Order: sequence, then C-alpha cells, then structure tokens
Amino acid sequence: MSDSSYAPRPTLEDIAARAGVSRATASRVVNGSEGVRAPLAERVRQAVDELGYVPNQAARALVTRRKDAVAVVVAEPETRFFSDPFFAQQVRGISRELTARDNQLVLLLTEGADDYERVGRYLAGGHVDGALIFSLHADDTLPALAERAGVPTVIGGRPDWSDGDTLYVDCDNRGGARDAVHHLLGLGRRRIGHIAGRQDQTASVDRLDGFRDVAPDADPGLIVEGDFTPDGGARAMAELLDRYPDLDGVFAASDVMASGALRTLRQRGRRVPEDVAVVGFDDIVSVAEWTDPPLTTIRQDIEEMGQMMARLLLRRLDAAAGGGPADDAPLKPIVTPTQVVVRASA
Amino acid sequence: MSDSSYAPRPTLEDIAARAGVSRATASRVVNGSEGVRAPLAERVRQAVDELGYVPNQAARALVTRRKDAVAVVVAEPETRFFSDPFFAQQVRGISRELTARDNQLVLLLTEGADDYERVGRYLAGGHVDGALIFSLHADDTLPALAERAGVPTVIGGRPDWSDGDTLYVDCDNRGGARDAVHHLLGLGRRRIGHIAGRQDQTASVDRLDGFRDVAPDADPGLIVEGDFTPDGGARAMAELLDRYPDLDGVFAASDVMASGALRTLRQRGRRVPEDVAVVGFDDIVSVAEWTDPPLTTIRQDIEEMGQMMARLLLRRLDAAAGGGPADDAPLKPIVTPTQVVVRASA
DNA sequence: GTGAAAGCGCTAACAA
DNA sequence: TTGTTAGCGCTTTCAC
Repeated sequence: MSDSSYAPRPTLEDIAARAGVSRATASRVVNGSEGVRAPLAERVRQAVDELGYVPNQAARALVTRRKDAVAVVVAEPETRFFSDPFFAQQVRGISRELTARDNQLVLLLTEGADDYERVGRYLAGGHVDGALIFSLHADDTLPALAERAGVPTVIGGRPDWSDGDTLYVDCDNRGGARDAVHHLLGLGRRRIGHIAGRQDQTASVDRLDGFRDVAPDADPGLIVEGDFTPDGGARAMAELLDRYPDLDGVFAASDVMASGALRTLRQRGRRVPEDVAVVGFDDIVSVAEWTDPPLTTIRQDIEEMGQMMARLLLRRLDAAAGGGPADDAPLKPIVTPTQVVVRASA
Repeated sequence: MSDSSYAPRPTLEDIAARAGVSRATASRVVNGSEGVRAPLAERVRQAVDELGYVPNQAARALVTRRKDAVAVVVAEPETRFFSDPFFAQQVRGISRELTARDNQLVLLLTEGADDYERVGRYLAGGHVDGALIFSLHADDTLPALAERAGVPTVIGGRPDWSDGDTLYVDCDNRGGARDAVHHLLGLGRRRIGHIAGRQDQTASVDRLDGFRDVAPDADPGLIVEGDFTPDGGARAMAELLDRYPDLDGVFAASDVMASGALRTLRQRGRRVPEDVAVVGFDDIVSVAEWTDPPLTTIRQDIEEMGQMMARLLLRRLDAAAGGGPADDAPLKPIVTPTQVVVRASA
C-alpha cells in the first residue's frame, strides 16, 4: 500500500479556484442547492471530478450539526448474540436502510456495564445523530443513558417500561405464540408444553403470555424455562418429558431452543412429529431448515424489523430537524406481524 | 424520550470560562498535555465534571486530522456471512481492540459491486483513519479501492495477490489442513476424502494444498468442492460415498460443511467415527459442539484474529503519524497457528 | 506555564 | 444568481 495518503485532499477552496467561482457557489453545487446557473454549475462539477474532491465530513458536521451517522448499540452481557444469527440479520436490515439514506452505521458493542460509561461518552460526544439500541435485558440502563446523552433513540424489542414517548420495533410475540399453540391444537395435540425463554426479556414474557392465552389452564409444570441456548432447550425438554410422559406437543420460544429439544426427543426415541410435535419461534433459517426434522416455526421478519428501526429513527430525526420529507406516518412504536411456517416438525 | 437534546452541549470555551483559564489551557488539560500547574488543571477538571463536557469530535478532527475511527468493510455478495458466525466473532475481536484504544468501529456492509462506489466515496471522505477489509473472493476490488482512497488498510485473510506491502491477518490454513489429515491418518484411516471450499478463496486453496501436502497421491476424485454451506457439504459427502464406498475418513474445509457431511453419513447409515471419521475446520463452537456426534476440528482463534487485525492497523497508523508508542514489532502480515480440537467425530 | 491568535474546511446569513 | 463574511469548536504555534 503506497503512501498515496500523503497527497493532500483538495478542499472546496481548491475546486472553487479551479472553477473560477467563490467557495459559496462551489458549496451550493456540491450540496445540490437550487439556483446556480447551469454553466457555472457545470464548471464546478468538472472541477470536482478532475480533482477528485470529496467534502470533508468533519468540517461539514461542525457547522451543520448533522453527522449522518447512527450508532447501533448492542448490550451483550452474554454471548448469546454471537451464537444467534438474529442480530446479524437485524444489522443487515439496518445497514440497508441507513445506506439508502446515506447514513453511516457506527457499531458500539458492549461487553458489560463497564462499557456503558464509554458508550455514554460517545453518544454525548455528538458523533452520531441518533442511536438504535438492542437492550436484551430488563434491567438494562442503556436506553436511559442514551436519553441522558440527549440522543434520539429507537429500541429493538419492546422495552419493559411503558412510556408513551419511547420508540421501539418488535414483532407480535404474543400473537405469534398464540398461533403456535393453535397450530399444535389443530394437529390434535392435547398435552402441550412450553419451553419459555428467560423471563427478564419481554419477548419471552410475551410469548409465554401468548401460550397462556390459548392454554389458560395448562399445568404450571408444562412451562419450563430455557435460556435461549440449544442446551437449555434440551434440558427443558428432558424435564417436560419426565413430568409428562404423555406429552404430545411442544412450543419452544426460540428455534435455537427447539433444536435442543429435538435432540432430546431423538435421544429418548420419540418420533417428531408423530409422537411429539414441535414448534419453534423466530424462523432463523440456518437453524430451522437444518434441524432433523426441519422445524415448523413462527416467522418474524428480522431483517425487515431492522430496516424499520432505522427508518423510524431517521424519521424522528427529520421531524426534529423540522419538516423533512412529508411527515405522513405518526412517530410511534411498530409491532410487526408474525407468520406460521410449516415444515416437518409439527 | 424528552427533548433534552435541546440543551446545548458545553464547549471548551464554557469550561475555560468556568475554570477561569484560557481555552488553550483547558484544551491542554482535557488532552492530558504535560505542563499545566496542578491547581489550574484541577479547576479545569472540575469544570469538565460539573458541566458534563465532552469534546466535539468534529471540531477536533478538523484540526488534528485524526478521526479515531476505523471502518470495517465487508464484501458480502453471498449471504454466507450471515449464516456463518465467523464474521460476528471476528468483529467482536476487532471491537475489543478498537475500544481499548478508544477508536470507533464504523461498519460498512456491501451487498455487491454496486455499493463499492459508495464505500470508496466514504473512505475517501476522510471519515476514518483506516480500514479493515474482509474480501472473501479473489476478484474483489475492495482492497484496490481503499488503496486509491489513500486509506491504510489491513485485510482479513490472505489476499490472492502478493505484494510486499499488503498487510493481512490469516490463520495457518495450510498447516491446519495438514494436521487434520495427519490426525485422520493417525487414527488408521487410509481412504481419506476432502470436501474443499470454493477455490476462489485463498483459505480454500490453502486448505486443499495442505491436504495434498500430506496425501500427495490421493485420487483426484477424493477431492470434491463444496460451497461452505451445510447443503454443499451434504452433497459433496454423498458424491464421495458414491465414488468410494470404502471411504473411512473425511476432512471438510469448514465446520459448516462438515455438519452437512455428518447428516449425509447418518442418512446413509454410516457410523461416525467408527465407519467414517470426520474432521472439520474453524471450530465454530455453536456448530462443532452441536453436531451429532460433536465435531473434531481445526481451531483457529477467530476472535483473536480480529483483534490482531485491529492492532496491526492501529500500529500502522501510529507509524504513519510518526513514532507512536515504541515501534517494536515490524509491520508485516500475521499468520496465526491452528490447533486440533478432538471431540467425537474423529 | 499560560494566553492570544490563527486557522482546520465547511455552510449560511447577508450583501451586492 | 453570486460573492463576502462570519463563525462552528477545537488545537497549536508563538509570544509573554
């Protein structure tokens, strides 16, 4: 890599000189403002091309206060995040949307509360216009921190507090869970267990609620808490089987846990779906299509949810900046629908 | 989220005023320069605390030309990236190192060559001090693009061209592959096949070379190309089995492909490892520990490799900035060792 | 050791 | 329509 880095980048001043106009005019052309006579504009554009001019973002940000950058903050006290493709998909959706609107994605990974101070400092430092926060656990202080830093925020997943102003995007966990159980019921299953997620995440709570909506008088013993890992799912399944030998259906709160459950079932010699039908949640394709048998599950469009988070935040920013492109839709949380995907396990 | 965003952030001027010093002195304290008398420094620090001052990065960058930010560019024409936890782990390593050195991680995802122009513009825009590039395929123009933008770069994985100046970090693919085959040989296996990766990636090429190093006169038919997906692995395995019914060992160029191979083996009623021993590559824990049986594989420390990429880049930047902290180690590509991890499949 | 002053490259009033 | 002129908030000589 040769040190072409030493060729000093041209400034607006340079291109103005070359085009024989003032810096202001050059700036107008570069920023696409109306009202520059065509021939002049053309000369400026040519100069830009010839010199390979690219605006210095720092200088621009200094005056406009717009950074055209959004932070994605991920609380990741556990390593779940890295075993679950969930996040990657969501980020991709976010990246898509941000890119389309010419915004940058700054990734802030935290490994624990120790890092929060750093994140707070960063957000307060005015590097970004807004933040997208994934706060996996109920007691998380990240959102509060962003608020304190005065950075507009959208949360991934329903937060556990209710506050009219908080913007978030989540899927219809409760409705999806209901569909899962209905599906099992429709298959004629009568003894249905639920492998729940840790109840410190609203998604887990909502899915459990959905289960209870449909099976209000299920034994409490039919509900076992997993931990969103395959192991957890496997253990929970074993417990369920020990307690209810006649179990004929299971709704697991995640595909990953369902994959663990499938494994236990196989080890115990239960056929799926003949003996026990299994429904997961998420539709993580790399998991659900690859279990044996492939998993029937509740699909949430993860990538789209990421996209929506970004879009919502950007709209919020536009609104704050006053106006922006036709403020039609209201600024409020988004809950996306889920969908039953039938494969072989139920 | 209340609009505390309207509270204007304090500037250096503000804290200088409050501390009763000049802006220059305040700046010195904030940046930890020597040579400010203790009592003054103390007053400044107090003002910083009281006002919650955080330096405006844009303003600072404008004069120092340091952005303290590094771009991570991922070429992702296929969606492999999202089914493979590989990347996430690498990013984590990068993030760790960057964070420790107070640098920011800007994520640039590309979905195809169309996006390259945007990335080029971004890099040239001087938003970042350097770039970490993951260029999965041989014909990728991303590295060239970064070079043109004059942005110091470190590549993830050995690039396919040789050029003394190019910095990269990779694991010892060839050596690891050799170890894999030796392990199989040590188990008494004599008919060993190789499920290779697409040969447009140097990692695949190197692993195949390693295989050939140890089994120089293996039938060409013993080498089948997969595509780094479970399906590809499954198909390749089927092909191998059809051609060589007496096959007793397989080295797959990735854990993900190995998992597919395992599936085929199970379907065909071959016991693993009794009938056919299988060795993977990568040691993606969420895959290797969860196959049935758990996978013996070649481990590369993915997270550490990410960390090394970041460290190498940062050192390169320091060097360019002249001096920096004790330039001991030379600036050259890094190849990390691999390690055999024995589980149950071989 | 500390302060005054000169910009970094850009945008946005305001004049012309 | 175009140019002139102030800064945005910070670092950094250069005097004192």
